[in-house]
This record gives sequence, structure tokens and C-alpha cells, in this order.
Amino acid sequence: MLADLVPLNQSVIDALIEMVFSVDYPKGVLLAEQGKPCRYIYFIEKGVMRGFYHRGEKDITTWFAYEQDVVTSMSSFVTQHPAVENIEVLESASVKGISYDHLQELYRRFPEFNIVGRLLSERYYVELEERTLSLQNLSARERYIKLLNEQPHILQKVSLGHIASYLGMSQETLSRIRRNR
Amino acid sequence: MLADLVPLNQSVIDALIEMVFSVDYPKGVLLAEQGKPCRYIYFIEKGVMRGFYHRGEKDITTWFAYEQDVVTSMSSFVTQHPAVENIEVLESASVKGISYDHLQELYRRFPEFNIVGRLLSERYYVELEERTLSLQNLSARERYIKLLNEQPHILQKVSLGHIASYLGMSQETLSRIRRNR
DNA sequence: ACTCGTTTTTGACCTTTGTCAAAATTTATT
DNA sequence: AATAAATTTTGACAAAGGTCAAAAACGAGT
Repeated sequence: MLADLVPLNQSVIDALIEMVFSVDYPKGVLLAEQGKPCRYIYFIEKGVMRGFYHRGEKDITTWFAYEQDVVTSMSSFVTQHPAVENIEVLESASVKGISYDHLQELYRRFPEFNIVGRLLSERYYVELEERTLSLQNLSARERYIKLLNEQPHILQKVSLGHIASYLGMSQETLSRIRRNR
Repeated sequence: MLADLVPLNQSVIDALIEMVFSVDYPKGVLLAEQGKPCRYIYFIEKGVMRGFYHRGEKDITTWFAYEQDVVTSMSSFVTQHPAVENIEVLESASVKGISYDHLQELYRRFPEFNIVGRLLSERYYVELEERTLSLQNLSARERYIKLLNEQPHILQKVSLGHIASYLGMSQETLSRIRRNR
């Protein structure tokens, strides 16, 4: 997994293996909760997850993640402030995880390991910017069509309500958009 | 500047000093342009800048930056793909800059320097998320009030049109909001 | 103080999307 | 297969904010 990203020497890899844990989570589990600092970052070996936050009665999905993705409640994880974002298991999952503290220890003991953190947060940034630009510049219909083109598999696995909130529109609007095409 | 952020040993600092250049830019200059990869990252010693992109006739401001801020067209800089974001000098500026290539060389020669890149892109991420959440969850009026509370100085220096686009609303809407309070 | 050019405000109207409530459809359970 | 529960669709209406065009205000330069 990581070896593809960055060449790391054996002592780093050994330390990493020491720290990483494996867990399975059933559908419905929350891996991060709004209000609590997010203490872990996960690599999804199997399963589907989403990030979301509450707004009044509704909840708003901010991303979906699948096998081979790295997930955490990013802002909270890097600042260790209370999270705004929850992480929910949508399809039961097997993950590798590492705690914030262990990760900081890796950064400290093996400065070159910071390259991993840098690449990861750069990627997170690029993705968030992409999504933000869509939300701000495209109409509801254009956002839907974009999703259809770029991540059609999402539509298979996930309920309309979640997708609508991810696309920044009401479920009714999404339903109407789908009708007319 | 950097020494506050991270303890770096002298050899890194020497190499950094070798690579960094100083320039002054007058008002109106573009430090990054939509369509071209952004090759530099800058530290603002003096002056004001904004990031923006074109949408049809209008342009949309994505951030404002001041003294002591680090600016680049982030997504383009880290991917070296064509930029979506322009950087414009709003008030004539003195900056320190470093090129992408030199920065990569620093990352390579001094792996611990990656910590700087990591922290920087983490910060960029947190800020972008904050702005994105506002755009998605607050009404036009609420976004304005938030800006008023959190960055009142912006309103002094920058034209209404820029601020309106930064807040994700038309200039007319911003004008009307200001009237009623 | 006056003029030209830019920025901001105002008014009238329009469009997109949201809200609420009910009906229809799909999915899960016995 | 029948019933219950959840999800999706539909309709009527409302609200927020956008657009266009004109008027007003502001500011730099003379």
C-alpha cells in the first residue's frame, strides 16, 4: 500500500507495522464523531464509508470512501480539535488503523515519514477543492451529471438522500433531476 | 518565519537561503495564471493578494492574503497541473519565493523538510474546509456577518465586488445585506 | 470645485432550488 | 404472498438570491 507511494527504509516499515492495528467494523459503526477529536486514521481494505455532519434534522455527506482509500476526519485529525465530521461505515469494513500519537511518533523518529503525511494532505486538499468548486459553480443538474460521469459506482451503493446531500441539494431536487433525462 | 514553525538544522536553512529569492511586485501583477502550472510558492513580507478564477464574465475570489501569509495556487503547485486559480497582487508586495523544483530538491535532500510541506498543506486544508462549510451551510447574510466578525480588516482594503464573490453571492445581494443592518 | 470613471446602491422581475405533505414504489420481514 | 418499513417520487407553493438596467455616490486628477 504505502510502498507504492514512497520508498521507505526497513526500520520505518518495521516501526509502522508495530503501530498499525487491524479491525473489522460492521455497518453503522461511527469511526469518528462530531464533537470528539478524531484520534485515528484508517486505510480501508474492504468496505464502504462516508463522512458527514449534522445540520439541524438533516445530515450532510461530505465524501464516500472505498477499498484502498485512506480516511479520517481530516481537520480534526490534524488539529486534534473536536471533529465537525462523522465517519460512518456504510458496508461492513476491514481496516488498518494508526493513532494520532503513534503517527506523530513516526514523524518524529523518522523525519522522512513526513513525506507520507505531506502527500496525503495534499491529496485531501486537491479533492476538497475540486468538490468545493463544483458546489459553487455548477447547477444542481450539472453537479449530478458530473457525479454520474466521474463516480457512477457511488449511485449503485448509496441511498438517494446521502447522494443528494453530498451534491448539495435536497432529495426532492435530485429526484426531479433524475426524472428528466 | 519558518523557524517558528519547525526546528530545522543549519544545513537545511543554508540550502533554503540559497534557493529563496526576493522580489517586489506592483499592484495588478499576476503571480499565477489560470491554465499554466504554478511554479512558485511565496511568503508575503508586505502587501495584499487574492486568489481568484474566471467564471464567464465574472471572476470569483477564493481567498485574500496579507503579510506573513504563504500563498500559491495550491492544487496546481502540488500537482503541477494547469492552475484553475490566479493570484493577483492587490497592494504592491514584497515577497520571498521558491520554485517547485527547488522545493522538491529540499524535500529530497532533507527529508525532515517534508514536515514543512505537511504542516502547510494541512493548514490549507483546514482553511478550505472552513470556507466550504460556510458556503454550504450559511445564508448569504450569515456568511457576511461571519466575515465581519472574523476578518473585519478585509472589508477595509478590498472592493465590494471581490468580497461578494468571495462570499459566494452577487454584488447586489451583498449591497442589500449591508443596507439592512 | 468640476469632470470622468469606477464602484455601489436601488428597483423590478425572474429562476433555481427548498419545503411540506402526500402518494407511489421498493425493500425487508414474517 | 402479505404486511410493514423505508425510500423515492410528485405536486403545490414559498423563499433566497440572481439578473439587468438605471441611478447615485465616491474618488482621483485637474
